[in-house]
Amino acid sequence: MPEPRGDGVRDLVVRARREQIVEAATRVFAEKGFRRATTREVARTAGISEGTIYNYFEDKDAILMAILDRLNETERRAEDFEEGMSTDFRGFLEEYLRRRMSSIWESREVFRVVLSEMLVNAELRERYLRQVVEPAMRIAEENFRSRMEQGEVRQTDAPLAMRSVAGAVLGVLVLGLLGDEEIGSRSDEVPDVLAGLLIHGFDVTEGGRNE
Amino acid sequence: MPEPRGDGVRDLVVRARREQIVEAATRVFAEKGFRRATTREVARTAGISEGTIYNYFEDKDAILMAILDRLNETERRAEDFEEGMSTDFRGFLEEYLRRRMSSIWESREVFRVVLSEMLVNAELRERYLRQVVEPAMRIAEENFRSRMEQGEVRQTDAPLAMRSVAGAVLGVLVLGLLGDEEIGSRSDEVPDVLAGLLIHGFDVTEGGRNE
Amino acid sequence: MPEPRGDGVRDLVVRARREQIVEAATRVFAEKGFRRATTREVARTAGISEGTIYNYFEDKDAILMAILDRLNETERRAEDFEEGMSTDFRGFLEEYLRRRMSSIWESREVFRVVLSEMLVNAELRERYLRQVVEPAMRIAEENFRSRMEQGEVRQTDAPLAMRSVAGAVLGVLVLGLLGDEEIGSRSDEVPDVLAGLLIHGFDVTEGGRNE
Amino acid sequence: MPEPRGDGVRDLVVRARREQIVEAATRVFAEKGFRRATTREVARTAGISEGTIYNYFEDKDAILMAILDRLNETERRAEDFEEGMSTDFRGFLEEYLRRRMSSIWESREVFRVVLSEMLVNAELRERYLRQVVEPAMRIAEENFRSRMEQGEVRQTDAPLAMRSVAGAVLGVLVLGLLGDEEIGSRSDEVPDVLAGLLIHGFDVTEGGRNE
DNA sequence: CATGAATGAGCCTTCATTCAT
DNA sequence: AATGAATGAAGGCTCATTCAT
Repeated sequence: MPEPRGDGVRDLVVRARREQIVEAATRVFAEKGFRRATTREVARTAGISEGTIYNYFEDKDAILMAILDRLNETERRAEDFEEGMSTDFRGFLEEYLRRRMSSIWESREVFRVVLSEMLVNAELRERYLRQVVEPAMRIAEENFRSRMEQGEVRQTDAPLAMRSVAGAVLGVLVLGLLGDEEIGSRSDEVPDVLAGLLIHGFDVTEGGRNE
Repeated sequence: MPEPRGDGVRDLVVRARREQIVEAATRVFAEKGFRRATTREVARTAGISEGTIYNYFEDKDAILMAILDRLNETERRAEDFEEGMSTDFRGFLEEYLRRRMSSIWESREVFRVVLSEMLVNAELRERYLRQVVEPAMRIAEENFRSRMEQGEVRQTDAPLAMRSVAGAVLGVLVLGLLGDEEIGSRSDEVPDVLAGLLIHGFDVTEGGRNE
Repeated sequence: MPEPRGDGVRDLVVRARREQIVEAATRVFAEKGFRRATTREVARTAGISEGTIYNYFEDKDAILMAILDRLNETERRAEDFEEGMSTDFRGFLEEYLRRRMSSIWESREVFRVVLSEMLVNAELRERYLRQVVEPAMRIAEENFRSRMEQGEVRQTDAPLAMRSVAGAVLGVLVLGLLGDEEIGSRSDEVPDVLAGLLIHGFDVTEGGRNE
Repeated sequence: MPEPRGDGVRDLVVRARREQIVEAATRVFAEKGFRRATTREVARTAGISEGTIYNYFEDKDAILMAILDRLNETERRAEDFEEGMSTDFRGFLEEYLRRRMSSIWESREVFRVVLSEMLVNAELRERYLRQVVEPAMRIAEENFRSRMEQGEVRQTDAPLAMRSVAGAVLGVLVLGLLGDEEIGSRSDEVPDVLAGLLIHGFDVTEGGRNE
């Protein structure tokens, strides 16, 4: 449904330019951190001039927001997958951990910057919380509660259990970002070990014999 | 023959001043982030002049390091507890999670600053990794391996399992720092839920019947 | 095919700006001394903003180096003259002193700044020594030695004699810079008096009769 | 004639303290240059506290003035010697150059700082000019004029000739301060070469045969 | 008088942002 | 719409000077 007047084309160009800037900013921020990175270097990396950035973004912070939004899209898309997934909890969890962790790990350097900034920037934090964390938690809780009712999983405090899982994912990744070599070098094994732990726990029980 | 102004007194004064500055810096850094925060505001918050800061710290980075060291002390003190602990794994884990999480949660604002900066500052990261993470991991692995040998816990990949636990602790706290209200308002319940999860897992097994 | 804004034009603009800054810096440094002078005042004197300075110079030191280089150019240009000069020693010396002294005296304020800082800044000193003093001395010695061999001048210690001449030139100029009014008001007569002295000395001899 | 009340003693103590500070400042300034040197280091070198300096000197500049005055005293005392000296001009000049140059060369590091600062500090410059240069020039001119009248030296422009001699002395020393190795390593030979040059000049004349 | 911790003005430098071209 | 030179508000840090002890 192409609009009359070249607005459609313009929009496309604008979106492309924004993408180009966000792309460059992502690289630069990842390497230097948000505060240490300069708009000059973002411009140089994007192959444009400094002034041009300000034709597409209000200010430097807005670029970071755009990066966050882009990250959010990725994450939301990932979640879409999960919904239509195997009804077997164990398979579901394994798949979820694998997808989610590898997805974040791949863009870990962006994640590093965004997380770092989020921790000390209330606006960014709020945005992430409302756009990503809370919706994801709601869906997860709902999903989990129905499984509890069906006796598929043990009875627990659903909200905190969900936080525990999300936290475990997040935390292991953060450990990796902090330089833990074990995680860094064996990142593809991590989801399965974590899944095993979350399914069976540490306890010596008969539940473990099938593993 | 006590000195007219014993070095002891001076030392005390110096330590008090440093503490005062670290205290103020923690507050300011937590609110604005390390790089956004200004020495001027740290000084104002501490109720001293900007120049005075530099009588007690080499530079702004050194204040951050002092904050990190303070955190390390807290963490090391927490670790002392672990050593002489119950030989029962479940009790041990519960106790460990409770102590560790509440300890960090209490100084969560310091933790927020340090983590934020660590993610993006290689030197700080290295320091934390070598001084805190790695020693803790080594002790934990050793402890855990001996329990595995004694059949007290399930056989798993010890290094990654330890990272999973540490990650879960870390990640839940980070979620809290990001503003998750569930964790924020029920922080004292979190360790037990997490412990339960790590002991028994989600699975419906006979292992769960004793719970 | 001339470029839309040829690099040539840009280069010209850049050179003009640098010149403008060096010009202003010379004035300010001469009045206050290098370290007492502020970049703020240099900027104000140049009629630009402080930040602009740093678009053209690495730092404050680089401005001083540019001033030194400018002086060197002046001096090197002066040396060019010497080469194709009269073979008669007396004429040569007179011409040399006249040119050299008036050349330095004209840019005496630059010289004031550079000398002042050089006395106290080893790096600058080294640079000047290697780039200006030593090459000049070598040429002068060589020239002088061949004249000695040809019996054109008295036998003396060539290296120290050259230093004496160079020193005399330098010293008289420094006296002028220190405010000596005689030198200040009769600067054009100085070279000839000095030349006469260096040719004939103070002694009452027959050598003086041809004067 | 000791005064009643301990004022005499006090004066002595005060003078000693001032001397102690000037001594230390001389060392520190010589090493770092006036602006680069800090009062803290002067105090430490003098073995006193920073505050004490301000009981004896108005400010940092005043210390430099005191150094200059001390240098002037030395120079004036040296000049006293000259007056009652051999009436033979050649001997007089040789003696003068030797004394004057070695005297300055010995305290060359102070001289370096004072000269450096004088070049860009009008007050200091004025002081030196009035207290040292001008009186010395007047005496020298007078002395020289009478010798000219007696036919002992060639007729020349007395004021500029005196400036030439003073300049030669000053300039050779400055060349040495700038790092010229020839002067640095043969500083004791310099006065005689310079004297020879000033007496006989470069010309090949019979005047040179007696040398 | 001596001390030295505290001060705060002011320095050099950076960098996000603007705007004339 | 693109440019990039110019801007100027801060920022971290230094250091001469003061003053309570």
